[in-house]
Amino acid sequence: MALEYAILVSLLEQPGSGYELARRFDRSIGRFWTATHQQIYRVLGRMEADGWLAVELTAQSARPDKKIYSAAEPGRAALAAWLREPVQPESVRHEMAVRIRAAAFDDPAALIPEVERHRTAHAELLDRYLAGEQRDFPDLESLDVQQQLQHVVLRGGIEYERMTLAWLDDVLVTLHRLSH
Amino acid sequence: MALEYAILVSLLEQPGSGYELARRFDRSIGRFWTATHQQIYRVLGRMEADGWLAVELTAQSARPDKKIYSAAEPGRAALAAWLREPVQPESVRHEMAVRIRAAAFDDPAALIPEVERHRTAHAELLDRYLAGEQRDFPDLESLDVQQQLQHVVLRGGIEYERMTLAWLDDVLVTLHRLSH
DNA sequence: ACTTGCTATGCAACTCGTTGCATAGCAAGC
DNA sequence: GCTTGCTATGCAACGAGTTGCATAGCAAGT
Repeated sequence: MALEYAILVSLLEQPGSGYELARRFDRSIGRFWTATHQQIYRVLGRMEADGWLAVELTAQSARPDKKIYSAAEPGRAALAAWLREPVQPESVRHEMAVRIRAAAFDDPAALIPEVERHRTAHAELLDRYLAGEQRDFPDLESLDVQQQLQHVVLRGGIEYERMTLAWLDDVLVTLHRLSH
Repeated sequence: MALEYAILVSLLEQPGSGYELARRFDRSIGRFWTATHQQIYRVLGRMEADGWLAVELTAQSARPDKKIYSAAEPGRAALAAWLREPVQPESVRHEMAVRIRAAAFDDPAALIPEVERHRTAHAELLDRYLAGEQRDFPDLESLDVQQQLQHVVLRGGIEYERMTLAWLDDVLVTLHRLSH
């Protein structure tokens, strides 16, 4: 399971509460790892019990206490050990690919609106990546180690979106051709 | 859940037993949807109970009976209905991206062997895709609807692997630079 | 002779992940 | 005044997916 490690990375980059982590997983981290707030709270509890995290309670007027988590030494050690483990092959789940093959047994044209909506979503994501790159990495000559690694991951996201957009155009051409 | 629909597509393309389906999910279908034989048997049982599948029992000497499944009309109708549902945003899990950002808090050079192994695996997958394309689609001018849709999905897989290889090269250059 | 591997299905136990709901006050818009 | 939305955490129930094991004979390699 890699959610623990995704959380550790996020807390090493910047300590925060469960709620803040959940928002990060909806934004930057969510680009390569998604999780609901439920899962995050549960895993945070387990990691705290295992001594991977340090917690600082912040009392707030008229609100539940805010628990600010940060990575403790055993957590950092666990992360270093994980980095040396072999990467297991990703388990692929490409719903759009299943739908395209499914279209052969229905009307291929019926799929076009969904593919177009999908394309729009990916185009918007690419725009957000490019805007984020401008904002977070304005001067590529003066990046520290952490930023350089963040940037190479972001470049991967950008190339993935470009590739996906080109493929979805290919899919749309194919579907239109089949609808004569 | 899309495993039902991935199974339906596979059975519409070619009826088969649970065991055969499991092997297909390790090969061609596995390129965009993975599942263990356990999950396949369980979901097949549910689909059969729901009347989505037709079953033909084949007695075999000295082996358990082979159950040959094929898609029944209610299954086909369910697939058509699913095709018209909105695609929900994919839940992304890119372990390598988490590892790369994690490397900032450890030794970036320690990650290089794993990235190289990962790169080799993707290069082999690309080779298999290209060989499969030659084998299954030798004459691109004479493909029926089903083959054209299978081919556009395969083209997506090929482009994904090419993009991934280029990105992993970028990652390796970055990691080597950080290890001076 | 012995092990390994393939065909073929399935149970049991577990972990991972999602969905629905609950609390609770504050701020902003209508 | 009323709804909507945000901050902040969490329980309970469910569904998805994995891991380990079991059966059982046949074929092929060592």
